[in-house]
Amino acid sequence: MKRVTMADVAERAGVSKATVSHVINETRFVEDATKARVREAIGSLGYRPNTAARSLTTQRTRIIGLIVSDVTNTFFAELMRGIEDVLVANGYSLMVCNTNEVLEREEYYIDILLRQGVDGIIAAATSQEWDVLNQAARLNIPIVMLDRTFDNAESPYVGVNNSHGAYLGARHLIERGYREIGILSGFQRLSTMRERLAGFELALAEAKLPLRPEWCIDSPLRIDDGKSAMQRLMSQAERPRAVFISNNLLCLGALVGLREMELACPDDVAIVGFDDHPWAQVSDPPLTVVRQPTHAIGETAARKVLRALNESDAEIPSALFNCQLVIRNSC
Amino acid sequence: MKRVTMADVAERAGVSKATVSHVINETRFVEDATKARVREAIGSLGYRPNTAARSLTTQRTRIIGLIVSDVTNTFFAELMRGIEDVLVANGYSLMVCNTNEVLEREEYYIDILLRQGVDGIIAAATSQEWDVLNQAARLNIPIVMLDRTFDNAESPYVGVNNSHGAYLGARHLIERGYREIGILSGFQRLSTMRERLAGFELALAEAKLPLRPEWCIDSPLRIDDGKSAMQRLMSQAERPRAVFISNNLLCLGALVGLREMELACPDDVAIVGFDDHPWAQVSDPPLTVVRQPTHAIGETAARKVLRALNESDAEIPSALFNCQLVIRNSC
DNA sequence: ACCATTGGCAAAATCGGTTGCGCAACACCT
DNA sequence: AGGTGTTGCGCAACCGATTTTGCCAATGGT
Repeated sequence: MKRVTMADVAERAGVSKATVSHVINETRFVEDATKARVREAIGSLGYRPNTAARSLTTQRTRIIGLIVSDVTNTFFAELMRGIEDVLVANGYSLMVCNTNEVLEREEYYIDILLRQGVDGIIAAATSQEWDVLNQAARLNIPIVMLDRTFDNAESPYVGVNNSHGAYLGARHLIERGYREIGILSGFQRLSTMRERLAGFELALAEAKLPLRPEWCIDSPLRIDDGKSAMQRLMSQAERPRAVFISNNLLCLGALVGLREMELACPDDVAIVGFDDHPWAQVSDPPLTVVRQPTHAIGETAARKVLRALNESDAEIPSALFNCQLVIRNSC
Repeated sequence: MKRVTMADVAERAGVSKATVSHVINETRFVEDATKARVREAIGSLGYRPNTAARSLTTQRTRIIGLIVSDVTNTFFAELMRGIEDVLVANGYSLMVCNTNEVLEREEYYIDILLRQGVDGIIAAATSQEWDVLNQAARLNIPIVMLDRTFDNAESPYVGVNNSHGAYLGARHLIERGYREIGILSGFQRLSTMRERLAGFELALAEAKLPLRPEWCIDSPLRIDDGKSAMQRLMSQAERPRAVFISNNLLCLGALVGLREMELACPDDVAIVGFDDHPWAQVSDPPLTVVRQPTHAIGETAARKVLRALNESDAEIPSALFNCQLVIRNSC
């Protein structure tokens, strides 16, 4: 079955390709009668414009690239949904790239996206240098940093006030009377994790509580890492009575680890996690967490790229959302 | 910053565009010296081929479309990762579409994908008529059905042996001594759900246990639906002592519902769910579930589209994986 | 020494759209 | 009647790659 092209439509409608194009895009006036003939031809031939050909001349693909570490993490999946919802409503499509927090993979994907000619990029970047994304910036492709950013980033950023979120979580533990508090602080390469650690430290400092270095455990962000980090923390001679956990996968892993050590939560250790999760309400125990408005964050990020696309000279500001403490029974 | 085109590279290397193209694609012999000059030019100019232009002539985009209901559901996210992993390894990209099980959205997306000129489509379709996907089939675009299929589908299907999986789950309940068993059977529009119900019924029939119609509850597949379905089930005068739940979101919802009614699992009702989930091991209680090999399913589906692409006349067979019963403490 | 191959590359057509330029037909005005 | 606008649309160049065709020079066979 041969593809139907614009020439076929033009011929059937007895007009030129130009007119067909103008009817489709409403880019200049066409008589109603002509318009109707063109539309009829389009319909009966089942014509579908070829996006590749179109973007060759327009230099725009109406595709936005999204870079995240792993959509298997519900947090990113929800961000993605937020983004997708506004993009689709505006006639854009999404190309998703999972980097697994591996730098090479991120660079590889950025290259792919640029070849693909995406109009914009939304990135929860794993790299902490501007170099990688810079390639895109040089090509005048708008970039929005999602969830994380870094010092010399030159693009708007959409995320939450991480330090305040962590502060809320830590203060909650303190208010509940815990004094010996540790933290699974995650991957300090990421701004997000650094900010959360900072907020946590602030809360402790305000309460004049010491942060013992051996109770502050860095690790990658997979479930297994959370498990081993928690077990390392809890197998010390003196162990904390409460732990703040900077990431949802770590938190899940920590729960698994505790279970394996036959330690009870919150009786042996209390927990406050970062990021809510549908399952957190039915876990054992139901988790007290700091929640981010994921869907809204995604929506906002998408709106910002679109805005950068439509008003090319506009200065796009960053957006910081607030976190919310969701109190359940883990402390 | 102007885009670097092939002509720029050709000029700098002192050759024709044709030669540049042939160096890049290795489509004909080029002298080593010439090749080197071209490569140097590509490198120093930072040339990146324009995918749109390329696919205009080749008629291939190296993009595969993926249609699922919602990546926020970890099950689909994992399928997606499996697919992405093999596609990326083969130089393909993925365009993801979330339909929310809404027919119009599915049709809309298929149209988008076809305009985009995707080379193939992997679909966990919500529609149960071949019509929609048929448009793609007519254009000779290979389709692989994922997770679900329907009677007159003309494309290969990759999924699990659902009825056997459900059979395993139900038989496990029976072996544990439960006699009054109900089922949250989900969305009977989907083949997957019908098959699971069938497997469940088979197990009951074998054990000569009756399936009471009022203990078999259909519903959509969101968390809230699971909650209300479970509550409807458990607020009957005579209620089952065990429930098989055909879907992970329903299962989560059911847990929430029980908690709200202050019913204990497994003491008041036992549960076996379908689909495993990282959180299922730390839920209260840890869930006994029928697990699907999600990542492998995704990988297989991707391989099948690629195969259909490369050997255009090959008959691609369907693939059925087996489920595995994961025993924890919910029954 | 001559013709036939072959090797290496350039020229130009092509893919399917978009868009600047300009033409023809008609209305309006003096 | 002739000039001036206006209206509706066609022509053809162009986007950036791929690919067919064909040219020229070098090589090989007799």
